[in-house]
Amino acid sequence: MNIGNVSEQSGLPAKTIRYYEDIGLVQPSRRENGYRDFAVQDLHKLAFLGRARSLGFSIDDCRTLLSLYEDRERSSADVKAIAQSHLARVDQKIEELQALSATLRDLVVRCHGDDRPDCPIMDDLTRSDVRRRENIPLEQPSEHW
Amino acid sequence: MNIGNVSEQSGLPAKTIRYYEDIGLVQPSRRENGYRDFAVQDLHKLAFLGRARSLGFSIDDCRTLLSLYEDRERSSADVKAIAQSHLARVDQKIEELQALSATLRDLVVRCHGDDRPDCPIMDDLTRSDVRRRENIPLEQPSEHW
DNA sequence: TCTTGACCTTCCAGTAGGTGGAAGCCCTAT
DNA sequence: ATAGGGCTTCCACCTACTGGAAGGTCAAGA
Repeated sequence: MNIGNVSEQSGLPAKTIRYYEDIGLVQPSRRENGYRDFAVQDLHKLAFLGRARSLGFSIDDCRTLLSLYEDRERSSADVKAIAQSHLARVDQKIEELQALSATLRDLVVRCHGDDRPDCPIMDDLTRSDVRRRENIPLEQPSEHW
Repeated sequence: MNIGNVSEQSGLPAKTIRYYEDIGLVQPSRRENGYRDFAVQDLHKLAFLGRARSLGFSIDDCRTLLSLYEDRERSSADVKAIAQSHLARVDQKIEELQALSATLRDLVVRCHGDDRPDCPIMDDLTRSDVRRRENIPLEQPSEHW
């Protein structure tokens, strides 16, 4: 099966599939002309990866999940542990963002938003004390997770 | 003022401050020995940046906010617009993560997590239909935002 | 048979926002 | 004189891809 076909059937862009081969998640064989030749198992793996990624599992999680996927002797506890820890991270992130949202909403509501320069948002960003900052998570919201 | 001093007072790592100079957010002068020499205004700017970043504003937003910060004729409407659009993105992200959390929680709850291999989480990831996938956001949760 | 166009290949660079580390000045204290 | 800490630049790395260039391959149509 050519990459275009696999891409269509798995829903993953061809670029992504090549990238997954690069990082060792799939190992398609090659034809004489150099084209990748995907087996049905590869297609299944890629579809699995697509679903795991869409659930927000990291590539590293996916690597482990994939090995569990292929392990008929696996214990469901191993799978559950990964999902649970991922869920915890997601919930943590939600909490952080909710705190952020509350702060932002408060600032936005208090800003009249007209032609005058005085602005509670700016006041907050300019303020040198730490009152507001105690309510927000310590980590940078822009971090990778 | 040397970078170590500014770092301590602004709470930003020296590396980050150099990076911010790199991308043009601050322009400290240089001493004869090549050391950066920060003015008090630079310190204020960096502290401002630190607070804006901790509220999750993008560097691009920060650039605009910084110019508004320095503009005594600014209209608060401009500031409010940026904050509002950021808030909308945060709230959007929260919704996505909440949908994700619900799905994950459901899977985790249904997985007994013992030594046996049968596992609803794996079943879900392996399933080729699209029932579950209709409930999750279209974008990849791993995207930068 | 030639050409066109779709499909495939590799490789390099860029995304956001930094962080880690190496190699090498500079400055001060002992 | 030397040890140390602070400063400098530069390059690589992180996540998970994505875009694009340059070029090989293949099947269909003129």
